Amino acid sequence: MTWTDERVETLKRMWGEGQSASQIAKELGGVTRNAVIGKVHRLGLSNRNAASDETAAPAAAPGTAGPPPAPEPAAAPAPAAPAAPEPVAAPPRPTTPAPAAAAPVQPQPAAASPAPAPALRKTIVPAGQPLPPQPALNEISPEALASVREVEKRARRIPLMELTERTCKWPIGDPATDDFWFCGLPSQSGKPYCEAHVGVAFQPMSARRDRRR
DNA sequence: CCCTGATTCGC
DNA sequence: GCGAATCAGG
Repeated sequence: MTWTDERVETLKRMWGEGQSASQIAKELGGVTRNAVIGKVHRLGLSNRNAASDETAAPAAAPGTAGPPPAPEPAAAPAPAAPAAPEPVAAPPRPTTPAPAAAAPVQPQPAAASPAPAPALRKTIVPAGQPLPPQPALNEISPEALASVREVEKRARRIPLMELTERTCKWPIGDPATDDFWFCGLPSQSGKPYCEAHVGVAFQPMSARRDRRR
């Protein structure tokens, strides 16, 4: 495989988006993460920050120096879930033995309808009991819920067939429509979900009870 | 063990 | 320039 302009462009874009070298390699195909990393370095992109021009960097003279460069919020807010200080330590048995591998259409908190739907919102709600019982909103801690919604924006949005042993299998969207995919972020080793989703999927019974009232 | 990026160095 | 092997770390 060769680094065509197109492939390099994809590399730059994805690297800029904070995608990992392995994910980029997988996307490009035909290359390993090592190749991607090597290319990244040769391109001088190692610095995921150093956005636009490097000329505007220091400049400021001793006295005239304005306020320190505020940390850019957009870019990569770092992995850690800001709203989950105490990730419910040892999950004392999920309220329901997580569906695991297959196609867990179990949880799905308040999936769709977060932001102004893309106009073309499909409202196909088949008859019968389309959605399995799901935890009531008030049974999910506000922190965890906020965290999950935040994560969903960053989710890889992978289809069922791309789920692996270690990708988060948290379903997002309505299974009855095309507006459905899986989180896909790296899952916690041994668990079916990523950190944020583990936070809402596995909760101590006591916590649930307390919140439910 | 899974993963991450960084570096080296023969090709 | 390329990228496998390796290193260092989470």
